[in-house]
Amino acid sequence: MAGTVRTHRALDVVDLSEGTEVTLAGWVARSRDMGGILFVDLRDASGVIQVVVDPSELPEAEQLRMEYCVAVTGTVRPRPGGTSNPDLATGDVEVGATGLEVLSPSDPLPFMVDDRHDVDELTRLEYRYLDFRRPDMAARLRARAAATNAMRQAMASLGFLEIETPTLIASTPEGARDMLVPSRLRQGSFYALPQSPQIFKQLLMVGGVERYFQFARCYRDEDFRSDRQLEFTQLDLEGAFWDEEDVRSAVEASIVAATAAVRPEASAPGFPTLTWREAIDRYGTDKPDVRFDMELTDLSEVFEGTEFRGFGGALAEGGVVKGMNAGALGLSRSGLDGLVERAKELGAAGLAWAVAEDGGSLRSPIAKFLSEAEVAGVVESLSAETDDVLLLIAGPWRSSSEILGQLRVDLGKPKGHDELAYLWVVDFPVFEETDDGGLAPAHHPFTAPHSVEEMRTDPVNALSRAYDLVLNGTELGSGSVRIHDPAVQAQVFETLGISDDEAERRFGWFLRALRYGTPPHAGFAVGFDRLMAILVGASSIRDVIPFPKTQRGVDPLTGSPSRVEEAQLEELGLDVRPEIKAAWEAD
RNA sequence: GGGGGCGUGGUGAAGUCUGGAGUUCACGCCGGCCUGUCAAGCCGGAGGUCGCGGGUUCAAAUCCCGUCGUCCCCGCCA
Repeated sequence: MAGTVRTHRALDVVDLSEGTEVTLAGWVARSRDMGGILFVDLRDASGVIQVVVDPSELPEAEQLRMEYCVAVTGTVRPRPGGTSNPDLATGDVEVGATGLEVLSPSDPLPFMVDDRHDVDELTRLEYRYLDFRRPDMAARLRARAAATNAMRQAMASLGFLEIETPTLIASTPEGARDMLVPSRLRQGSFYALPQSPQIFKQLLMVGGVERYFQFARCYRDEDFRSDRQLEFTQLDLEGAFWDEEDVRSAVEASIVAATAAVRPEASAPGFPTLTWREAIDRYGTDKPDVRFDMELTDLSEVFEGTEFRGFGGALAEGGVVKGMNAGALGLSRSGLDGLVERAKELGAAGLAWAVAEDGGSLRSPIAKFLSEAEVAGVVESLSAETDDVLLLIAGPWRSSSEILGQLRVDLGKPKGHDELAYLWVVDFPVFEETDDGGLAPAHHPFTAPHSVEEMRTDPVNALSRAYDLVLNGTELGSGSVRIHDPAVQAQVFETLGISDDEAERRFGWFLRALRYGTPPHAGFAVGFDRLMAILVGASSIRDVIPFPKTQRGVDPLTGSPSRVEEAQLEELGLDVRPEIKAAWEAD
């Protein structure tokens, strides 16, 4: 790493023999002026080394301030007895300075460049370049690069070709809102930024690539969350002549590589599999956090023929009674009622709580409605021990399970990310029920169903060959076996309610491509930012995205998005609506 | 679109509930002292439109209304 400006990096000094002349360059992390001797902690990308200055020889050292960028010439020497610093990788050595050059001074800092002080995130983003100098963020940048590398190597060693796809593409109305880019050469027309490279990677399969991958930047113009940004990165992959099992093993290889690169101390992860139905049934979500148990139990049999109308009514309508043992939470009456409120917020008609007492009885607002056998059945089914809080809900299978599942996460989710629990969820339904009771496709229309026939005759129960990867309760990515037969694709469009005309107009070119000997193919996309956030223990993907945006879509550092010159708009054949301009004037 | 938290010298926090002088703590900044520190220490100093606007009040960082910013959640994310 030697260069013309410096001969060594800070960390290299450890391996040099006493008396070696070095020139180092970096930033002043700290300087401690003792009067007759002055210590400078010099930081570069490799680490920190202590430089010792005699101010009578180098008086300019007294002018050094935090984060000045400096070059130091000096001699390597062991630290005098008793002055080693075990907290520093270079703590046994130091550099006695013979020369000092300020390469660039620093203004007083807007915040401390260390991990000891919490700093408001907006300020960090405004000065992101200083944020990168903090050890946490520097480590996250390195971790991200290490993971990218590891995954790239894993894919390459499996014979995948890294191929780029365009970022200026045609808009499609499905899915998320598109980010649009106006065309100058064809005024009034717009490119869209890709929500994923989906169609292009399928075209690569038609093109005989057989194994494709890419770190793809994707864009979805929807509201922000701690795990969602307008632009984000996916490890996107697709292969031909393979199926779901092969896809999963390739994804696992890349995930194992990334995990090993970022979390070398973690044991190699396993990848258990649940069907979608099992996941909802046992965990009340299609992205279960399996780091903890607290599974849901079906109590419908216990309440068969119950006198309690709250439960009996639900069962009579084909619903279920489900329960969960939340353990000894030690909640007060108002705390327990708070859970009921929370359940109602989540859309439950009601929630019953019960606290197990000595002798197998239950303390609960509904206890008086339950028979002895029902109480015993609940206690037994939920393995309730004294003081355990039991939550019971009755209603349709899916929504009841999901409400309990949300409470399960509220009450049981472990803090921190030390444990890594990966999980496949397979056999998603083709359709999801909408609020008004209709059916809407759960995936993009190129996803292969297990059976087109079933899609037609029993759409509610039809399963698709789609699968998700879950980590610690976060959806890391999804994939599917694609449709490669144009006839099947046409049938699926029809079943999804896309007419022949519409399909031809919007996807005609794609359907044509499928008619030229398309191989069976399948693929996946890993949400790389989410993976990194969990691997490094960050609570938001903003901490692993170098230059993220705030919830309002603003970059506080550069000020994007920004207004543009009238002339730029004219070239594009655009104008800003008068009421928007009027609002600008009012500013 | 909806619900909630937060906004106080450059930074982070306390003060707000229960109105009474811009008060306090830590870091940073400026000046001074100091030859083995490493979150150095000691002494002194500067630095504020309590996000913004309006209202209530003798009096507002504090109460009320609005607004902006930020974060979390619901909706949204095929």
